Amino acid sequence: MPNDNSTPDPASDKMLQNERDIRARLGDQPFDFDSLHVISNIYRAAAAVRRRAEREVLSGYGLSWGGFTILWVLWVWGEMETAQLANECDLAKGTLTGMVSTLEQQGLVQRERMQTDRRRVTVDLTTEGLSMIEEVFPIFNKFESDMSADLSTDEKRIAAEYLRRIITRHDED
Amino acid sequence: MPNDNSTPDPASDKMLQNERDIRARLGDQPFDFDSLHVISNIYRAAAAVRRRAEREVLSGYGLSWGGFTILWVLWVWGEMETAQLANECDLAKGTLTGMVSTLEQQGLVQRERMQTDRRRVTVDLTTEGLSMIEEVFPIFNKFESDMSADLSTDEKRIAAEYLRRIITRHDED
DNA sequence: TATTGTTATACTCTATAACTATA
DNA sequence: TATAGTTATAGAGTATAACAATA
Repeated sequence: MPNDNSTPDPASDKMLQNERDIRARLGDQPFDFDSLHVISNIYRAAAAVRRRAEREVLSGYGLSWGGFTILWVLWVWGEMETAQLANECDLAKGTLTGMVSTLEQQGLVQRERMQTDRRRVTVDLTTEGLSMIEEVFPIFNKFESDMSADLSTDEKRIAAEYLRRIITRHDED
Repeated sequence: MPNDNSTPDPASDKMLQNERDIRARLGDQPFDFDSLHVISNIYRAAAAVRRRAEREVLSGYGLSWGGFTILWVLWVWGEMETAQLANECDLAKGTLTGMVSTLEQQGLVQRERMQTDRRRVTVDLTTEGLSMIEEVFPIFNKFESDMSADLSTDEKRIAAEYLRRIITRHDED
């Protein structure tokens, strides 16, 4: 879908200089600038979130982003098989093996081979892992509140819904 | 800000199973679920975007995500000093050095030492680099349209604006 | 033979710090 | 001395493919 030049952008007065520059440079070409801006802002926002989270929250607990995600997923969904855990954490299967090993050495999770099918392995929080996520998550959640503090509750819900459509679209392909 | 339980979530019927599970497991605790969902959906959407872009668009041209970003920035803003380019591409300064060297070997960009201050280096597209970005960007932009095809033009603009507030918040801190 | 988790390799990217050459 | 870019190191993460054990 090419850019809809007939409709003025209601947010143009707040548009980042960045976005104005792009229109100034390429606005005469038939690109889809609305899609461009939403996709690139998703990426920039995610990079900012992760960078700040690692620096301000996770590094103090010796956790990587992925390590934190694993603890969080096990906390919410409970004991889980490796393949399912990798999928839920959005991590490659080889990456997960290494990160679970690290968390295991830190005493935060434990592996267990399944009796019904001894190829499979389940991962679960240890008591220490439970304490860790119970301590870290409230701080992480405050950080999430802070990052999104310039949005109202309704705006957060709308943003979450729009993003969900992009995520879901990806999942369908 | 704790979760506002008094306001029903209008999108709850479309809520991803993921998000329902979180509320089912932790909904009795005073967490800020609206912030949680918007932040985690930003991250998931960004991961999906990057993964699909690398697989479906960039790998066919031998470009990494960062390499593509450098070409794009130089295309829009023109010749640029290294420090400014790193900032604009959201890349660490050491990372940029290596990636510019790779692009230089591919013949897509060229470095030039400034006469006024011989410590500084500018980077610019070569003729081949210009051809490359002119060929790849339209395809990348179609990919962006596809990723966001489940949003209307107005919804894309709203989403871009909300994300801008999160990015800007980050920049202010 | 197919599948699960693991391991290995090569690559992208980050953060930090040391280094060089200029200024 | 300070600054700009480079280089080096350690780590997080990806993709791909090979591998062992089990089914």
